Amino acid sequence: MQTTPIPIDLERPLRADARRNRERILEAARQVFAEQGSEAQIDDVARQAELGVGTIYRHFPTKEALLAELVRQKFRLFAEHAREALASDADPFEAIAGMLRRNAEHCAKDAAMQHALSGTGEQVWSYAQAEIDELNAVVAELVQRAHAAGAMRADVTVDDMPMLMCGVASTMAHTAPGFDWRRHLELTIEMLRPAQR
Amino acid sequence: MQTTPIPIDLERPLRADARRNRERILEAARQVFAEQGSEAQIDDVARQAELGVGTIYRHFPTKEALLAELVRQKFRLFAEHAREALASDADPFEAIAGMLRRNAEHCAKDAAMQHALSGTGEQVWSYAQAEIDELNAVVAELVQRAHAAGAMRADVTVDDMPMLMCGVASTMAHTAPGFDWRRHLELTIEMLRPAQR
Amino acid sequence: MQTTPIPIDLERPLRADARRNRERILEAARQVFAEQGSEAQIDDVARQAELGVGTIYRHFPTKEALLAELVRQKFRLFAEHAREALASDADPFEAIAGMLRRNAEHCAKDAAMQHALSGTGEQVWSYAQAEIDELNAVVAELVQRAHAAGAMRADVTVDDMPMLMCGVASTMAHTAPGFDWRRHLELTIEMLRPAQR
Amino acid sequence: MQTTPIPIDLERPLRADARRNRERILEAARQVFAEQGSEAQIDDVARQAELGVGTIYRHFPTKEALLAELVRQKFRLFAEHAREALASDADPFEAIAGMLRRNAEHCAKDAAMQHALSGTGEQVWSYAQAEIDELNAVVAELVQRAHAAGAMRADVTVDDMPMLMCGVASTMAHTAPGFDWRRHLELTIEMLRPAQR
DNA sequence: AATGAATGAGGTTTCATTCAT
DNA sequence: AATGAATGAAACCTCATTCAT
Repeated sequence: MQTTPIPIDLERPLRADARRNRERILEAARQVFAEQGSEAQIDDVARQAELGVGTIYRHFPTKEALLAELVRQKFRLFAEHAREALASDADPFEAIAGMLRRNAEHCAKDAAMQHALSGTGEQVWSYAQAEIDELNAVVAELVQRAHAAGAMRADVTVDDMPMLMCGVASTMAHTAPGFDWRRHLELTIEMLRPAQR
Repeated sequence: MQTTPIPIDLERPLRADARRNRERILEAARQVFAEQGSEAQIDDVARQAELGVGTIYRHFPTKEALLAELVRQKFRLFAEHAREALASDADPFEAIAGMLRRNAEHCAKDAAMQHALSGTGEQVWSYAQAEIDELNAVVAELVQRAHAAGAMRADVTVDDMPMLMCGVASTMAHTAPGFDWRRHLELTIEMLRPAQR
Repeated sequence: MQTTPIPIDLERPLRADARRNRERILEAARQVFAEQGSEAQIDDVARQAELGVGTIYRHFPTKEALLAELVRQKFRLFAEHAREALASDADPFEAIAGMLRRNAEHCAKDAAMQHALSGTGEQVWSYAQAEIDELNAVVAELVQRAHAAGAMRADVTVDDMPMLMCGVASTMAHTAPGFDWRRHLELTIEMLRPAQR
Repeated sequence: MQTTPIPIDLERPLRADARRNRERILEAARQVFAEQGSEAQIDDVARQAELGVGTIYRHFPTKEALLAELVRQKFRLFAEHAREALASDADPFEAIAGMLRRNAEHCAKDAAMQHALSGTGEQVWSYAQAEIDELNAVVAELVQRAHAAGAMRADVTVDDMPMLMCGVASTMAHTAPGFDWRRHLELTIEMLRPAQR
């Protein structure tokens, strides 16, 4: 069942062309923000989408809101992956690790969206609250299952996961020497393993 | 022994009043950036320092350079802490953990400087390269000592440290629910422990 | 037949209001620069045009570019005058003299545009290269005709004309006592007459 | 007999070191303005002179005044040349032509001082009024002599000379193709020849 | 007298957002 | 509904001039 998205726009059905434009905008935004970081200009997004700025503002009241929608979609996808992990019959720990890897891989493609995430994106998060809750709910089950199987460090909770993953994302945003997000992720996963007797 | 700072300004001795103003500027910058993030305006820094904008530009050719100096000082301090850790006779692992805690604590006071770090601060880093190298050199010794004592995960290297700590710093920059940098730090320290037999 | 303007702006058709504003900007710029010299501020131009600064920057990427367009228009007009002189059936020398007087008269109305011309306007000229070439082409015909008729000093060439006229323009820009551009112009015209046998 | 310079500074005798500094400043100003045009900064002049800005302001109340003094010196030199022309026993017309060539040659070395002259230098002129008067007085004699000998166009007056020469100077300031101040000067000298019967 | 640090009004330009077409 | 021109509040930075040392 679809959660009610909270802010931007009552999910009333859009006319076909409007829906198409909305997609174009989001796709363009993904590209442009990925290339130029979250400081890219709305005009650039418009140009990429081959639409007028006005059209963007019809769909998203604010640049912030556009960014937020991108984040929301990301979380929706993450929740999807989490659900698949829950459905799979893999080892409980590996289910989690696999999901984290898939999600991180997705983030990495969108590196500059990470700029938005792993930094100033303050309020952007609250826009996506519903999706985050949804994601957390599923992850909670995954964690619980792993704990029950003794397959995960006992003192780690669901709430730690977003924080840890944002840390990994922040590594993606850096180009400093020695920064390698895959390594950061693997170290993180190792840490999640149960402390041996 | 003082490290030779590399870039911005040949460390020619400044007139007494100039030196005092330089300090005021840095202090004001710390405050203002901490409050408003790295997007605060130079004018605000000037107002806070009770100096004209021109004075700031005399000391730092660019907003970027001002930020960079702040970062540089931070790294200098970190190196100091690392040296103290090396000098202490604590358990090799605890020496490292303690140093990380001290450094993190310092970062946290300067949260918005983290905005600079845990994000777009691209080139700011290169300004501080000398200090970073200095820091790394000391940390390398700490790590080596811990490895020798079998007190640290064998495959962790010095190069991992900045990456991991930036992750922690990114948590400081977030206000999302469940984000707690101290917890993030402790989990990160766990990552460094030797893999149990 | 209209010459193809080269630089600033692909002559794509502008929306009616945009075209109107473009005109307002140019008109305002003419006035303001005439009053205050080429150091007048863009803000003043905007105020005079009753438009926002941003609008000016949409039409002209730079103050320099705005100045340049003014110059370009001037040269276009000069070429027009030259063409009319060529078409007229006046005495070949008088055709030239008349054209010079018309052009000078026009410059004089725009005295501070002369500041731009008779001075630092370095690169502004290159923006208007196409128009200048056009002008020179027509003047070349006028000069050739006059030479053929023995009505003009033999060693004067087309290339001398801009230089001489800029000299006259520089007189317009001065307010020193004894400076009278009309007199400067007439002396110049006299000099162009054929050296008598 | 030395004319009393009017404005800047009562020509009270300066202490030896002060006089030396004054010279250094003027020399530095000549160089710097020649290189960078009259928009060079006072700080650059100071650096070139190896003096503090404050010292410059002790000698010249204003950037404008510094420029003005340079102009004044130039006119003093021109008057010198004019006096030499008067003293020479050359043909009356050639005496004038020769003087103009010498003066122009001097201007050309100081091209960017021409920016000051052949343009916005408005009030700079009045600072040098005394020297200009001095120059004009001598040139008046030269002209009178040439007129008496029928060697110069009858309707040309002393007052025309600065105007015409400024025109030539404006050519020096331009880099446009076809602009050649020596040619401009020769054509200008032609303007002065008596109208042929 | 000399110094050079400080000043701060003002200059150009950018860009999120509004609004006439 | 779509367009893109217009807006104008900032933002950053410069530089002639003043003034404490």
